[in-house]
Amino acid sequence: MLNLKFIQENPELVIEKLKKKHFDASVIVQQITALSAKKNETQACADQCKAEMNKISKEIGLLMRDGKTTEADVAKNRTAELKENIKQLDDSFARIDQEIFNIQVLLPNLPADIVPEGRTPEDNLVVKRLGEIPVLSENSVPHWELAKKYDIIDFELGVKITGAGFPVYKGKGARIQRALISFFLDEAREAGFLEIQPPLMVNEDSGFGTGQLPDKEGQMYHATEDNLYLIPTAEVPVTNLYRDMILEAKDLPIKNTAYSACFRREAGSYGKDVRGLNRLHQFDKVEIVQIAHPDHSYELLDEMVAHVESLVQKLELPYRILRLCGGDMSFTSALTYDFEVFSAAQEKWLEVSSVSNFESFQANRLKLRYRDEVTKKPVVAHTLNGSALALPRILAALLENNQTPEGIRIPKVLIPYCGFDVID
RNA sequence: GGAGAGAUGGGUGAGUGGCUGAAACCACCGGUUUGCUAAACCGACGUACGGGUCAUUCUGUACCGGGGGUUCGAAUCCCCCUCUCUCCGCCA
Repeated sequence: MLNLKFIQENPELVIEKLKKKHFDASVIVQQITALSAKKNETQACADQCKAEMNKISKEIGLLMRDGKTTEADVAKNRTAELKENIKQLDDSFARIDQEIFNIQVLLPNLPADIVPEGRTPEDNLVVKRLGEIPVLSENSVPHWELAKKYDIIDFELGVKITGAGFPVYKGKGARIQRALISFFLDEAREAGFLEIQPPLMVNEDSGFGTGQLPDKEGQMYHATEDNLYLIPTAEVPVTNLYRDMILEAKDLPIKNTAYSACFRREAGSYGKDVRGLNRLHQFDKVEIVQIAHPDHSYELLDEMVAHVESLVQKLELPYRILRLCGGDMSFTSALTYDFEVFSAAQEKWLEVSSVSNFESFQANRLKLRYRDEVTKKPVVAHTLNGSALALPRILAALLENNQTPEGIRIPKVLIPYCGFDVID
């Protein structure tokens, strides 16, 4: 959510910057400006009435104490009209406030200046591409066939016990999952992130704080009986740890990492893009989250990108880093880098990580602030997060790219975690 | 699932209708003292929104879990909701 004062003071800037996201903000900004003026006016009137009311009430108290009941009664009569005014002003204030909020949350975050122009994924800027794309033998196959061949992932069994998109990992398949999680967490810890093990379900307030609610309600599984939501990413519980907080400037940046299962309803997707591990309702991910001082958030974003890059490098996967264009960015992000690894058997790039700076967009909702060391005033912090990494597509690429007639080779860095060096 | 208790500022915790935005203590911050640390003493110490000087300041309003009500006036009384804790039951 953009800051209201900022919109009021910089209406043209907001409209101009959102053009890059192909969002026409002119009407909303105009409405907000008009409503805000009305809101301030209403508040000024209401406050004045209330001040008068408070004054009279105090006088009545004094009169009553002195036993001057008749004078007190006279004073009481004066309050009736005031009371009615206050009620009306408060009502219209609340109504305007709600109206502003309702349209304020429709505005996406402003893209950073270096965000490329563009509409579609094709317009994303490839900022780096590294690693050899392996040349596979004639009879190489996509990962869902490998999964079956070596009996390490059973999609049908998942369908039986739960439904499509809930795979069952077996034997070395289960062990490599566990290995990847441990590897990612260890790497994050060594990079300075504090490991968190968060709840997998969150309440409504948390869903609101990170922006899943109220709009994207359909993307989360909802346990209606208890009104709890299954988390779509560890970002939700971890970022919400700091909701409604005023942190000390010296405690920034806060760096957290968490492994969690992630649950996504992702209704309406179909086709070969969702085959196998490409898109799931439940998957595993290690997330990294930072709460940052605004002056440093972009340096920290670069650090996070470097961290994710080191992971894909250690896994020996060919990868590329994209700076997302305005049209392909998420609603909440100011700058996003996507990581894609090349899946040799499917012959396409698979997104495995998305690293973003949200600036103060999330923190505004979360009421997440820090105390400025000079002014001693609370200032909204910046939040960042990234996948480091999401497992399924990494696993898909590992299986496909490392397949040989003798079996699937495990990257060196994972062998100590797996306890085996080949899947055969 | 059953029964009871509770929700106050960063923390502990007082406060049953008016001088309480809130005692006291602790923590944090500034200062004095001190060879340093500690101790002691003094002071400051919530957030949000609005108004004026728009730089330091000044000022109004709201907020004691959330919502509604009673009253001239509510942290305090009434109603509803949410959450937490304790005991019992069940259970990894």
